[in-house]
Amino acid sequence: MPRAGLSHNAVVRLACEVVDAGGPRGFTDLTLAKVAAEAGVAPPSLYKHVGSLAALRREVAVIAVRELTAAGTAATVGRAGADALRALAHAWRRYAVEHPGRYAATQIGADPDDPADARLNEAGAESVQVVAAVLQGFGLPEERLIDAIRAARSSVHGFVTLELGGGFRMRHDVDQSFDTLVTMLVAGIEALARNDHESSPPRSPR
Amino acid sequence: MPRAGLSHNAVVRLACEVVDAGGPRGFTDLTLAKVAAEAGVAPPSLYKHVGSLAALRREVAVIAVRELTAAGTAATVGRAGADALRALAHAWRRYAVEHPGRYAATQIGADPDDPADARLNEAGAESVQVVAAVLQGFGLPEERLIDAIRAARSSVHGFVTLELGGGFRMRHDVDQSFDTLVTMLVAGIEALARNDHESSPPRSPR
DNA sequence: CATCCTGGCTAATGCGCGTAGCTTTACAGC
DNA sequence: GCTGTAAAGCTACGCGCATTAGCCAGGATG
Repeated sequence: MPRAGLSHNAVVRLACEVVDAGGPRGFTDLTLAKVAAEAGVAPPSLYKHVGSLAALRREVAVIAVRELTAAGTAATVGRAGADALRALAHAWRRYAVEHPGRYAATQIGADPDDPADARLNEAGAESVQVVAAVLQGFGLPEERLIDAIRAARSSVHGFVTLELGGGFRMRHDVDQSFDTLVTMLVAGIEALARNDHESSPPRSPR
Repeated sequence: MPRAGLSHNAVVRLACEVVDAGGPRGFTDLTLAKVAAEAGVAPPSLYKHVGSLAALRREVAVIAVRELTAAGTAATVGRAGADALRALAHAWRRYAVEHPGRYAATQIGADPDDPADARLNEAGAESVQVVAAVLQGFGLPEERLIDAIRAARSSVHGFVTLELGGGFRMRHDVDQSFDTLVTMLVAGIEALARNDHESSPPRSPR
């Protein structure tokens, strides 16, 4: 009986491959049976390396979120302001398009209070931190920063989700649509920074 | 042996209730067993009224998409331009927040070529048509209209998806963030209508 | 009254997760 | 080199769910 020589990390790596191979549905369709088949091992054997399917999913999610964060930071080093935001948005989408399954993994909802989700929560916070850092450069008032972060995440995430889900049916260049979205986003955040500097204390909405 | 008096529509209605009862995960967690329990019937009996779980899901999705469309049209009657877009966005989000499970159902990807998805495809097209109709009022150039539609859908869909998925952790008013997003969206589309006769937006680097 | 369709049922299959408990491998220590 | 032990595999099993097959009641229709 030859040993497969598995390990915790090896199993997680295989799971990532299975997820990648499954396209946008890859994460939802992730199954211990598939990972076991990939590893050339019987399904129960995986429990020697991983607590459960849910735990494995979490691991994959953590990896995916970290990769997404890394892609974002890599794309924004040495850039600032609109330039950085544009690069971040494109890097984000690029990752999602190249790894649809893993991107889907990042959509998993983590319970802020569940210790099992601690690493995932932390990874998520770091990911948002990248967006926050880029938006810092726009000189937004403190309380608008969060609105801006949410707007940026929403726009890009929504676009990518719809794109991957086949939501864009029209015969029209998707890249161009994304460019337009990013342009709108940048303009919107710049406007937010302008409009809100002046009427900051009294809060008079023009 | 008393009869339950089921019918195709009755089963679908029950499925909708199950989905509603399950919160944001309601659609994913939809199961024939639950519907059968709700109907007071053994699971296999459902097959007399419904082809499969997948088919039932599709039915629920069609209903959800149509309801979303109806909410959008109802909110925009008698309005135009920015006013209409704002109302549409808020109606969209309201539906999602009030029916998280059904909204999740609308995210299902329909195969444009699969005849089984025909009604779902049609419903989706009608839904997009509402957005298109509202954006017509902005006087955008023809080829920018699709970009604008995609941007609007992306922003709002992304926001509610993150909101429902617990993606907004900061202690900051979510309603206000959404207002800000909508304001940015409206401004962005107005800007698109104004300065977009001159040139296309710059292509993204890389 | 006989018939037949309809809508329920039970039984059984297949698949996936997860548990229990056995076996063998690889390595540490002697 | 020998042996003991923990780790890493296995098979067998139980559970829940979808789905198929085939049985049965019961009410409408002739």
